[in-house]
Amino acid sequence: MSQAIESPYRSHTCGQLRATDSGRPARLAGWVHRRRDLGHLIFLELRDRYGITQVIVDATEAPVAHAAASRVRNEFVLSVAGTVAARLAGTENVRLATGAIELRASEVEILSEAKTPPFYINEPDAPIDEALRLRYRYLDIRREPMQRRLLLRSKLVQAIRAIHHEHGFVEIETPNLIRSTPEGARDFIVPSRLKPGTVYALPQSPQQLKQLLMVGGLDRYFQIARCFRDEDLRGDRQPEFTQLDLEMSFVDEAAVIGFVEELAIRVMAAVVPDRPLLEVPFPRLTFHEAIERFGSDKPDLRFGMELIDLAPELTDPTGAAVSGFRVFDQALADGGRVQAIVAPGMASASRSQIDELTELARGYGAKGLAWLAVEADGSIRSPIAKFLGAERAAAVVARTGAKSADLVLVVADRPAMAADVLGRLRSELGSRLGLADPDVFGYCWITQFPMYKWDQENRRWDATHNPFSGVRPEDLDLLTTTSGDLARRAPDDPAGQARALQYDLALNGWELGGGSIRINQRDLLARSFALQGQTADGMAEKFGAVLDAFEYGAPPHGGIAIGIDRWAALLADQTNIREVMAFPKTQSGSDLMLDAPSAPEPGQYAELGLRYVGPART
RNA sequence: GGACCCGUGGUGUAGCGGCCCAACAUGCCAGCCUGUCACGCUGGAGAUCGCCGGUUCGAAUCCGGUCGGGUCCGCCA
Repeated sequence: MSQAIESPYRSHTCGQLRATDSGRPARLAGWVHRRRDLGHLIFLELRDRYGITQVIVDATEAPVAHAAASRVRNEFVLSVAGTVAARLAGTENVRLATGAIELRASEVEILSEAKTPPFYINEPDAPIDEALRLRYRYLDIRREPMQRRLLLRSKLVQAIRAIHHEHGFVEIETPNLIRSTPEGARDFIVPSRLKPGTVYALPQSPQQLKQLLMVGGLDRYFQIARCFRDEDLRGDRQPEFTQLDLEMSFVDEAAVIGFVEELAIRVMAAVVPDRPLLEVPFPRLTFHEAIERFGSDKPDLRFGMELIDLAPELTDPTGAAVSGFRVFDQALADGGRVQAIVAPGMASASRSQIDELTELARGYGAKGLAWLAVEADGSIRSPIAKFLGAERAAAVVARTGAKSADLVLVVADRPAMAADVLGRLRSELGSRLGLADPDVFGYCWITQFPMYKWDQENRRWDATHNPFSGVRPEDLDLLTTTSGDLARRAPDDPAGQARALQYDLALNGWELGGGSIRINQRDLLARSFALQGQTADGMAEKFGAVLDAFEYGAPPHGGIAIGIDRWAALLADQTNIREVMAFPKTQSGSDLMLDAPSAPEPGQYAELGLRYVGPART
């Protein structure tokens, strides 16, 4: 415990007493971790979040206390008074921090009885059905692993706050009842009682509000902000989650990246001081480079297995595809790519194992998966060798750098698909083969994202990140269409080449966060919005406040948002953010403890002017 | 919206057509025990196998549906 707070129930915590305290009176409070009843002698292990201390209750020394201790069961809450005593020689417990002493009880007070819990609280490694843990989350939280993770998260947030305040950031809360904002995800909606027929939306992020704070002159803002998105859930996605949201004025991309990198490094030192960082300063990859080398915009840099372009071995000097394997030649002729990764040691994979990889690749959108296995004697086994010919097959393998016992996996497809499929395979195989050092944290920055991606259906350029993202100064001239008319957009417009002042922070293959330098000039914003197919009226409706604000002196500004849940999960070596959230929801969005969501009370609909017309509720 | 996996005493698992009104471990209850530390010993209670329907002489076991949980794809920054 840091600063002692006076308590009638305890003088010390259960993790505090040491041999040097021997002979002193003490009173402890906590839960009964375990009880060992030897008849006239009862041992109780008393637990609180600070540790465990053994209490000894002797029938001859303290008959009343002994009678009480006889009634005690696991998870009863006690306050025990007694004398700290060094344990008898040979009976010390080296596995407990307090194992050199025990509390010889003079008084055992039962503060609260407890039913037998639905799962083991005193065995941290016992497997428990997650639904059960969620239903009794308060008991799950009583378990050591959850306490450790929630403490880690608390430390993380504490370090983040301290570093921001040190740098003069202003911590500001933005509202949760706002107007629907046109971001990618579906909004959660809250009906308004005072204005029937209208709704608030819960924020997907405080994006517009923080930009308005910059116009408000606050200069450096941050918030540990709750965000809401009504989309399907995953292990790393909850309907409500927490972001570190920050924004700065009068900064460029380097300034934001520089600050956040310092933040991350210092957070690591504060929260996981013994864990190594892969590389400092964090590597910076352009989006193009990340896709080219790793097939991902959030690559795990802890292992290699980079994508290899096979085109040089499959084409003649004029660039014509001549591999002899129709699938490859066709892909190349159509402007696609043939790329490979090398799975080390997987040449001995069985046919069914390779079939399984093929299914995986198909699931990611590939048409198929070609492979070449390098046998122990260096010979090549491959279903496509007969098309390529021995010489070309050998050249392909040589280009990949595959050694004996390695398996070369090849995907031929349009460029984005080939990279994506191989990137996912790389990630999957990296984890199956245990290629990444689990102890290491590998941060990296991804920069120079494309400003837009083409939306064929609506014939417009959608912002890849955020409609306010700025363009790199050298690409300013590209914010146009081939026709010159921003209303007549086409997939080969120069706009498709424009790169944004946008940056993502990735950690061990997870996207931790992303941000950008925003456009603060109205004319440029209007231009970007026009490319995004937004009409003047539509702009005013969706972004009215920000557009108005920009008429009154908007400083250049930019920022970032970082997923706190993901960050905490990674630091706690978890792949599931539920493990670092006190009260998470299931994949179907229900809270098993509170039994939410639930049908409204009768009258609530009427008050809101609503009527339920959906299918019958179960 | 889709694919796959799981659902058996309180808990974790086994059983996968009749030998099962279901086994093991642990927990629980009772008794005994003065140095235990996952205390030990003795005895006991506890599940109609998520739910509904079907196939069969016979279903925990096979089939269909449904509910709940998870992983993934779509979706989502």
